[in-house]
Amino acid sequence: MTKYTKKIREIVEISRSHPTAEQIFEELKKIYPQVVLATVYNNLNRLCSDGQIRRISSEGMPDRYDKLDRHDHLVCIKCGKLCDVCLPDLSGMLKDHAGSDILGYDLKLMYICDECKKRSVKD
Amino acid sequence: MTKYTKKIREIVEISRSHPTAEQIFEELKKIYPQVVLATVYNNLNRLCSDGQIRRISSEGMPDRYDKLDRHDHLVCIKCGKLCDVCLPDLSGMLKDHAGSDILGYDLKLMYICDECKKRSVKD
DNA sequence: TAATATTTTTAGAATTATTCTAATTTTGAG
DNA sequence: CTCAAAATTAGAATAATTCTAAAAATATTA
Repeated sequence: MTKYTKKIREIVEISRSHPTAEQIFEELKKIYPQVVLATVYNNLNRLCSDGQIRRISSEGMPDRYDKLDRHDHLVCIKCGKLCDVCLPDLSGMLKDHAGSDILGYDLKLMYICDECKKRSVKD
Repeated sequence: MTKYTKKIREIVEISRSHPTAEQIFEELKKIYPQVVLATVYNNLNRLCSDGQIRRISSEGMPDRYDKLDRHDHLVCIKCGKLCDVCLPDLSGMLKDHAGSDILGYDLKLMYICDECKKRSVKD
């Protein structure tokens, strides 16, 4: 594991904000100013396929990266904002219904975030 | 609702295959050969924000479009293939846990499809 | 029906996110 | 230290989608 890989993992682990590749790149540049965006993508892809981090893709925006620990997401249908939410683990239930070869799941709950609620009142 | 809008909705409704914008475009061209891809995107965006169809985005591939009726998806983690799966409606349960302002949810179950299973045995 | 306003479509350029390529550098094993 | 393998770099390439401005179609109103 190279210094870049290590630091990128760290950034993803520590961040509560589901950063995009671009944001991780900005963060990484603070420490290694010569680093290049392709390196970030390379590492993110590697970390994802090694199962060390998790990729969250939501419509209309660049992919985001997240730590592995099991949790779900709230997605604002207006602005796309993403928050963590902790719901009970559904794996057992899902395996009962869909078969035991389910490897995991990705659950997004749609809502309208406070800012967007306020904004829509004004309009 | 224009002829394009109507036909695009129809294609999405009828198709069991979660078509991409490109695939919808190909289909539409069979009937209206002069139509342009941007029109398809315009209409898909409009239909989505009117809540008439549903957009499914999964990582590494173009967005797909789907009918509205409640169902969930199986996603092959190797090749990205998408299938429908019918699981019980979790809305009630999710609202209990996350609050009543949940507007809906999107649930993807990860698995490895038969072709990919076969392929990985060969390798 | 004619005139006007609104919406949709078109063509193609532009943008954005991401991947690819090939050369170079770094790392790790022996 | 030496060599092979893996990672990084720079920048071009690609793919998906959006944007822009003009033209066409559709709806509204006089």
